[in-house]
Amino acid sequence: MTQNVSTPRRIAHLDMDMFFAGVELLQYPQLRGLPVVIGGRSGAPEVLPDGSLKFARLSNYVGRGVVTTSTYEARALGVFSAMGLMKSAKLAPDAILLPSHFDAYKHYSRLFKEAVAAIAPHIEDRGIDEIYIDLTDMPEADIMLAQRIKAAVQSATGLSCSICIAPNKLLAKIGSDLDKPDGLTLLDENSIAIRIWPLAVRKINGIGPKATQKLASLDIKTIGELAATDIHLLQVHFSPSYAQWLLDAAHGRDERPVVTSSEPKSLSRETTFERDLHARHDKEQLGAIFTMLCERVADDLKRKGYVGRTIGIKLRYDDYSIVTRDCSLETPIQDATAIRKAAGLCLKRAPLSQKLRLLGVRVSALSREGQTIGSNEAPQSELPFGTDG
DNA sequence: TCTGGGGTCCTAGGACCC
DNA sequence: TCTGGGGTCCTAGGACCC
Repeated sequence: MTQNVSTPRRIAHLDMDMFFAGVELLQYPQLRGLPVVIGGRSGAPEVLPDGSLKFARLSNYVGRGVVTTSTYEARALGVFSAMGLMKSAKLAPDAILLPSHFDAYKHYSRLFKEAVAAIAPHIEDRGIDEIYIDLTDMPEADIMLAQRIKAAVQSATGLSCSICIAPNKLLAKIGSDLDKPDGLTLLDENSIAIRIWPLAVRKINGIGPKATQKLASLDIKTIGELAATDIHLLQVHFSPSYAQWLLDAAHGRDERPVVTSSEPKSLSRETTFERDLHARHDKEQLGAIFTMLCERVADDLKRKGYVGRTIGIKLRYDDYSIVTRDCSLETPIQDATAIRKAAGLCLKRAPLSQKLRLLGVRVSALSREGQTIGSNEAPQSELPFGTDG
C-alpha cells in the first residue's frame, strides 16, 4: 500500500444514535419522549379492544434478560445497555419494555450503510450500527461531507447519527461520542491535547474494565495521564505489546487501515437457560437444547456457505465461571449431526457436576463451502532447499 | 436482583517437526 | 542423548467490542 506521508488521512466514524430504540420508535411514535428499554424475550404489545396498544412495563419483568438499548429518557434514570432487566426495573419501573426485532434492525442497518456508500464507498463495517469511512480521497471539505452523510442517513432511515472526522480510526471513534446525539465532530492533531487528554482512559476503544482498573491502581485516570506515563511502568503491569499500544493510543497514534471486506472466523450459537440445569438431572432438556444449538449453527453455516474443522462448546456454570472445550477434525463439516457428534465429545471432557447456566456451540477454522479440502492457503512447495535437520 | 448473544484478537504451554 | 533453535498447530482462557 502506498500512502503519501505528507497527506494525513481523513477517517470518519459514524455511529447511529440509540439505534435499536430509534427503529422501535419509528414503529411506535407514541412512545417518543418516554423512557423505553429494548431487551428480554417478552412478546409484542397487546392490542386492546379499542385498537390501542398496551405496552409492557419494566416493573412486571421476571427473568434473566438484559437491556439491549435504552432511550435517552431511560438512560437519564440510570438504565444502560447490558444491565439486567430486573435491576433496571428497580431504577425505572414505569419504563416501557419492548422485545428486540433483529430483522428490522438489519433492514435499517442496510439502509443507512447504502446511503453512506452512495456518497463515500470506502466503508468498514463495525457491526449493525456503526461504520468507519475513509474519506481521504474525497475532495469535499470535512464539514460539508459530514453534513451530507448525516442528511443522507436521516433521509434514508428517519434516524439520526453522530459522526466524527479525524486523522485515524482511534480518534474518529472517540470523537463520534463527544457530541451525541446528532453529533458532528472534527478532530485534528491539535485537538488531542485539548479534547482527548481530559477524557477518562475508558473512552479509548480497547481499554475495557480490567485495564481501566489496573491503570487506576497506578493513579492513571485520564488519557493525558496515560500519555505522560513512562513506558517502563506500563511494561511492568501489561504485556509488552499492550503497553506500547496503550501509550500510542493515548497520543492519538493509530495506523490501522479502513478494511472494506473480511471473512468470518467463527460462527456460534449459545443460550442462557430460564433456570440453571444439571447435566444428569436435566439430561433430556439439556440434550434437546444442545441438539437445537447444533442445528442452528449448522443452518448458519449452510446459509452463509461455510464449513468448519474446529468444533467447540462453551459452558457457563451457576457461579458464572466459563469453560470451553474444542477439537479439530481432519476434514471440515457443516451438517448438524456431525457437529452434534463432535461437540458431544467436547462436552464429555468438561466438568459437569456443577449446575449450568449457559450452553453454546461454536464452529471455527472456517473455509468456504465447495473449496478443496485443506487448500485454504497456497500450497507450500516441498523441500525448497533440500533436506536438513 | 446477579450479566444476553454474537463476535475478534492475544497469550501461553505443549506436541511435534526439522 | 544434558540440551539448541525455529516453526506450526492445537487447546484453553481472558479481555474486549457491539
